[in-house]
Amino acid sequence: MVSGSHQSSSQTLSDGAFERIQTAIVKGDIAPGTRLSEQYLSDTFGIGRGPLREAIRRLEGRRLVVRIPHAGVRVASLSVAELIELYYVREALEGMACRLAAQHMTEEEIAGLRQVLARHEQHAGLHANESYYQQEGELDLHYLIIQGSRNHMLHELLCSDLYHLVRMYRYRFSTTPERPQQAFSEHHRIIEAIADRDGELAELLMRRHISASRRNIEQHLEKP
Amino acid sequence: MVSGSHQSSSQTLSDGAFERIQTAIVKGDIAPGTRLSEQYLSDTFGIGRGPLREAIRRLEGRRLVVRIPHAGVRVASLSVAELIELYYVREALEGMACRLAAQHMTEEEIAGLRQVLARHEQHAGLHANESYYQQEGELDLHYLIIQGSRNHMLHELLCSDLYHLVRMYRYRFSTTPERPQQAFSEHHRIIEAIADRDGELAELLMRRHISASRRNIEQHLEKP
DNA sequence: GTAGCCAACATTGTCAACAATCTGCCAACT
DNA sequence: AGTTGGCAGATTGTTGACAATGTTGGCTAC
Repeated sequence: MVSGSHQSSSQTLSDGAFERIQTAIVKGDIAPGTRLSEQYLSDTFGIGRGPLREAIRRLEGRRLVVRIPHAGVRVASLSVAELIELYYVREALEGMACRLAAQHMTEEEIAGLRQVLARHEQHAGLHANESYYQQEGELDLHYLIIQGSRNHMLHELLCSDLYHLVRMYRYRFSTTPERPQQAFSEHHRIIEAIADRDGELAELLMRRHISASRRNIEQHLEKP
Repeated sequence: MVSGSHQSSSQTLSDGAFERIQTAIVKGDIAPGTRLSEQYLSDTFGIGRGPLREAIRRLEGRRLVVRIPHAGVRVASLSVAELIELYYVREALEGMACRLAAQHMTEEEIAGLRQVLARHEQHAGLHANESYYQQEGELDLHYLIIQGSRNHMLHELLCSDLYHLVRMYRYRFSTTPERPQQAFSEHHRIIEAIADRDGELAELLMRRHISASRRNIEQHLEKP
């Protein structure tokens, strides 16, 4: 459980605990399904159970943890069916983000997109079969595009509410072939569409891209 | 979505308070921007401040209320810019829901869709200029389609996380012309596309429908 | 007359103790 | 032998009191 430097002094104890636990869940330091003990956490953070419970309630509202009354809370975990559902949601939302990004991104931001893709390509050349960098770069790229949409609600939904779910599954699919070549050319075409300010095409390509990822997962999940 | 009787005995006090406050916010009984006093609420519900604060923290996680440390919480409210953003999100999400609904809805469900539209048309004939029924029927129809998508995550996002925001703005736009004729034919065509199992067309039509609503709001907002 | 400060008040944040509920284990019964 | 009942132990739910922080009103000084 990485602690990190949280300026817990600036806000309330509850807020500090909320952020620490949230990042721990999102970064994968706490595995999905793990039970969270109030006593342990309050001792660890050195705060009373009151603020800690409030932090957990906030996480509950965010659906990062699931509570069973009188029996404790567990870190939320996705079933395979829910993962597939998530991909449909991402397809819709990121497609829209891509369309808006083509309208609103500055030339500098688009240059940044190209940089990430190039750096990403280098990495893949060096670490041929390591899908980790691939997926990190993947997230970076998507993140930049979402930011470029200039739509805070989209940003919140995707980056704060949904993406941690994707991350949660990262390690489980570290072995699945991530079809890097295809992904590269797909990313490349998406960026070009954005650079051409062709929102319609950018959306179409992004949706195809995510849809292909979904089908890839579905395939490698039915067989074994 | 019927409120129903709150069997506050079955769950914890905090859960009961959470549900009561949540429905009050969603149904509009508490106006956006209202400050929520812990003392008042705990007295009203007859529970201690502890459980009440936990309920509020859950609402905070759901973003239904906004907290300013040491200064209290207020019911969240949307700026006009955020309302517009919301319509882009709805366009993406409900478009996808419509596509999936065309694949998954049963013939009975589609018949139900047609029924709602017919009943809806009658109402509009009787109450010519009352937009209330219009919008209620609107929500019913959209709700059925979302349900027909068979995607729980979509359902959660739209019905639990996003739609209360739409409702919050309902009363403010009660005077705006809601272009009922257009909406009728749009709904009609959407339902026919679903009946034809043409997901692509159904998505396109739904997106146009929501996009038109957005532009309608944008227009009537810039002028006065 | 207005700006800035200070004190009293009200509200929120935190803690520690108490009550209610679940879990795991052992014994007794069918 | 397997299952059911109940008894510790631990964990969660709730409460009330106390501390810390905003807020409000009035006062003084410029």
